[in-house]
Amino acid sequence: MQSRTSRSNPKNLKNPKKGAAIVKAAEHIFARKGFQAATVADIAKKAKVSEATIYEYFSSKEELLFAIPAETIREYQEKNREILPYIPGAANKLRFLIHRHLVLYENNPDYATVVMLILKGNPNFLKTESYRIVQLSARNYIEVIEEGMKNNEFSSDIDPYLIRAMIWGTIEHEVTRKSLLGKPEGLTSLTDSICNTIFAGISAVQPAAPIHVNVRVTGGE
Amino acid sequence: MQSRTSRSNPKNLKNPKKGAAIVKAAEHIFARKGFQAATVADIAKKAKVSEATIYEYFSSKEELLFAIPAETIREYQEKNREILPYIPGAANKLRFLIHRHLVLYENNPDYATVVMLILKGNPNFLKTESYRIVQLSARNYIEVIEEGMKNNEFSSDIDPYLIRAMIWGTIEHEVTRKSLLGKPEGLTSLTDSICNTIFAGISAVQPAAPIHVNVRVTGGE
Amino acid sequence: MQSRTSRSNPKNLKNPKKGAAIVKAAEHIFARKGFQAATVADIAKKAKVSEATIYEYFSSKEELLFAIPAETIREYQEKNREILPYIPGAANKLRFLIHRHLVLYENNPDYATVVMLILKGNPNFLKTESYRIVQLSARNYIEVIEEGMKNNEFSSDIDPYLIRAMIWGTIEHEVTRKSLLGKPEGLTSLTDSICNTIFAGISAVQPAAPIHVNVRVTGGE
Amino acid sequence: MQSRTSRSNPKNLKNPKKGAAIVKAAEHIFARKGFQAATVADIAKKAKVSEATIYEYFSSKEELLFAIPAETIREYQEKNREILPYIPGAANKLRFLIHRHLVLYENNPDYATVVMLILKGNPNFLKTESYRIVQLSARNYIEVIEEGMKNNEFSSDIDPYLIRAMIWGTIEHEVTRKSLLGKPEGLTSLTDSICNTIFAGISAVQPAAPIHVNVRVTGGE
DNA sequence: AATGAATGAGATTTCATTCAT
DNA sequence: CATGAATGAAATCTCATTCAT
Repeated sequence: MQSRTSRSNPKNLKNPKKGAAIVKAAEHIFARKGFQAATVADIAKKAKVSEATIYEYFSSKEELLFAIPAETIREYQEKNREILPYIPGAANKLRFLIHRHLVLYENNPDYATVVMLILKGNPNFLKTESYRIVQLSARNYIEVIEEGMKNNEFSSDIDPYLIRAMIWGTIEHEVTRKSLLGKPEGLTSLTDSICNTIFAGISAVQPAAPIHVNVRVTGGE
Repeated sequence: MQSRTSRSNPKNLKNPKKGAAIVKAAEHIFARKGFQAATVADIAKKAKVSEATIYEYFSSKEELLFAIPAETIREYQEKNREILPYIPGAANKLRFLIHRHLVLYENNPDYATVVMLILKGNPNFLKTESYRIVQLSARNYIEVIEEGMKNNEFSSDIDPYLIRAMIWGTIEHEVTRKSLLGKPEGLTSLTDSICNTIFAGISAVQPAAPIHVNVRVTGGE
Repeated sequence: MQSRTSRSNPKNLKNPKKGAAIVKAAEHIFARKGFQAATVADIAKKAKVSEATIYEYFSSKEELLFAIPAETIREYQEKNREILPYIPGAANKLRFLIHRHLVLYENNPDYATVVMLILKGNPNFLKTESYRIVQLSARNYIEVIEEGMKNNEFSSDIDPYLIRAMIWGTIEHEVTRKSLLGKPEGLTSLTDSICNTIFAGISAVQPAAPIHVNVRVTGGE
Repeated sequence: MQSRTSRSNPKNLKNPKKGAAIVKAAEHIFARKGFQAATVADIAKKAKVSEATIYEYFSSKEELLFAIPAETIREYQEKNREILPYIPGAANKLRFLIHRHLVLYENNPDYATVVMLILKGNPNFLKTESYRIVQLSARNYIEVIEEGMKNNEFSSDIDPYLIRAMIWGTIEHEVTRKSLLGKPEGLTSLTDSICNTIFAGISAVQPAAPIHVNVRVTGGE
């Protein structure tokens, strides 16, 4: 409704440090209790501020939820865009993206839990600025895959969108499993397996065994 | 000594028809509003029963949520176990499982939405009988993949669990996208693309067309 | 927002007795504490129901406030319309209306306080069904005054709306004073004074003594 | 030992201009939103000061409310006392008071709204210095009416307090109507009608029709 | 003198759930 | 078996107010 000057723009964080602390506390609490079960009081206590202060910084509990990925995802995407050009070859680039993706979640387990168990199921997240960055990040994948198709690293009759869906689906599946069940222990170690499978498929006709040489030399005397 | 059997065991549905109607109504409402925003009153109205009646059949709102997949998943799994033996070859079996998986969600969009957006994020779902059946269904995949490894349809150095994770991840990713964004239009049509990629990988050097060099040097007699 | 069947129509009082008890309690509390300072908890306690029950009957605190005059004003107006035809003469009718008006407030001091100190200042009250009845009641006055103008009981160059405003203003002024200051002790006893003044004015040249005959008999010489 | 004079005595306005601006802003906001719905933040924004500054000038929101009539009512009353002696006749004086009363509200519609819809219903207002001046102003009326009774302009059997109540009630009724409904358009134009009715009543037997018969009988011869 | 920032203190309102009929 | 009615139990969010700078 009508809001005070000081309260009208939650982005105008008076004290960014405090804002970040609140977000961190929220991440922690949400990851453990889920969105509904977590109370603003819980978060306030964890962040060592009053509940009212939280509402000075975020206009609602849901906005606070959506603030969790904002910074993380931005940094992640920026760094990706920065490094990507220096990596030669589409396959290498793809491997890089997958690795970064897994590192992101492995290094931030609370973040991973919040994203996988809470944010992914919230349709309102789609209206979020953070989601827009997720889309940019998805775009990276498409560009890399298309690059690979152009330069003949990848087959030209694949669908980049499906490939990306498979990679993301795999990653999210594993991260979700880890959030819920604690397995697998390490996420980044999946990079190679995922890449290998995506690159080579699972069929037994190994690309490595193509050379059938039957030499029968029947000699002279 | 509980006064009423029905109170103690909500599964002893007095009137299974009505129980099913409630579950169906819940599926509909949960899919549209989400778990929290949906009220028991909403569901009661949709099911044309009183709120109190819902509690005769289900002991809590969450139990009602967990009842949604129960019947569906059981039928699904039973039918899978029934048909699977008649399908020759691991690749064919795998294709069958993926297709069935996608059909399940394509034919039940509300169910799909509830599972993808609500159940997947609820850790309590893991304690559920329905989840146990999900695990059985997952077991199918493993068995089929291992069968393929044994009979040399699939490479012997793959990790069946990772392969399954990739397949499920892909499917869930697409189903979730469809629940949230309405895209892709059809799910079952993904079967072939997924299978092809999983089987053959994406590398340009097709495993099917490697270098077949057949040199037969036949000497003179 | 979306409401349960049982909660959708607050007029469908499940238990009219209880509804009335809540209204009575609200009248009592509002009269003593004012609208804001009164809490729904106060009212619930006084009415011996839970706060939630109040919200089963009335959708908001303000709706509860507006429910206070509803029954009272309706009865009042109905009885007026019923009796009015039996009273001969516009002046008598007017006196009757004024008396009834004062009796209403005198017999219901809490009601009077709520109306004078709370409802009168609430613009939303104007949108209320009760207010519509207030308007009907106001209409009575106009009709009676116009009747008096027609049959020459009242001067034909008065403005019925102003007269009504004067009468209501006077009554409300006195009732408000009584609510705030406890004075005057009795309200109904004002009937005659008000009527007399309205009828005859305050000028010293009494209308009742119009014939001034000055006979001066001056004798001869 | 209070640290700051200004804290202890909010009347010691550091900057009277700013104090007045705050009061004006408050009048504006309160008139539009009502007391509760208006926030100190709203007022601060309108007055272009910070919320904290408002508390430098007024110790509470309610004190700020009560400050609204203070200056206005004082000026009003002083001017009345000043002019009154120069007006000949009680009826003329009364007409003057009524006219001034109406002018006050007509020229200050926000003020009128605040007084009629907010202050009148607030029992705490009675403890206010402003209210004391209102009482003085009321005293004027009594004095004038009693003067009229003494010098036979007014009937000697009227009750001055009732007459004043009628006049004030009428005025307040009309001003309230204007605040709420926007009607009547002009207030001051009511002066004559009110005076006429109060002076002459509404009965058809006009006091203006007395029969002055001067009979002079002159004796014979 | 002025204010940005922080918060204490509640109040309304919502529902899941219970129970008597 | 079904349900109308009642409520316990919170949780979010709002603001007036304070205080350190």
